[in-house]
Amino acid sequence: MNYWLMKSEPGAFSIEDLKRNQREPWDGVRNYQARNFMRDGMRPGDKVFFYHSNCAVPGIVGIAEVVTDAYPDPSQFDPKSKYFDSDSSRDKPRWMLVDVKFVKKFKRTISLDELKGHDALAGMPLLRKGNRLSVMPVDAAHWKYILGLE
DNA sequence: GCCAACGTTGGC
DNA sequence: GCCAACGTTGGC
Repeated sequence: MNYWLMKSEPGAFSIEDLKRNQREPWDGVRNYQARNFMRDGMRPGDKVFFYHSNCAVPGIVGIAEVVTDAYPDPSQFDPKSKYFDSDSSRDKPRWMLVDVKFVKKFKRTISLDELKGHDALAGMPLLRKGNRLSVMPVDAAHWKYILGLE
């Protein structure tokens, strides 16, 4: 089993939204590296840190679980969607997604600022300067360590 | 709102 | 294939 971190802007889709819906297709990823992680790396049962970005206190707010293998993101075929991609086709879909389900919301946000303060977490892709990936792997050791911070 | 960092596009 | 221009992400 692998561990991951996925970013979402809480104004668009928050951990509360996932808690309410229980399950959600993680649509709208339009970055090849992030897509490859979902397509090639993720398997049902993998665990995911849910990260809030672009907000007052960016950080990890809870846990989700991957519940499907990757499949084509339907929004790329929908001309009305802001994620529509006219260069993609149903024969050769360009963008993939997985469904995730709610596992838990942390009692508090483990903020980006706090994560930066732990030497044990140095080297996390999340903490690399200028990192903009919205889907990235998390080491098992880092996963465990962060769980201990809650 | 600013801006650094990064990815993508397109002219050549 | 290079690289400048442009658009986006996301912390601050």
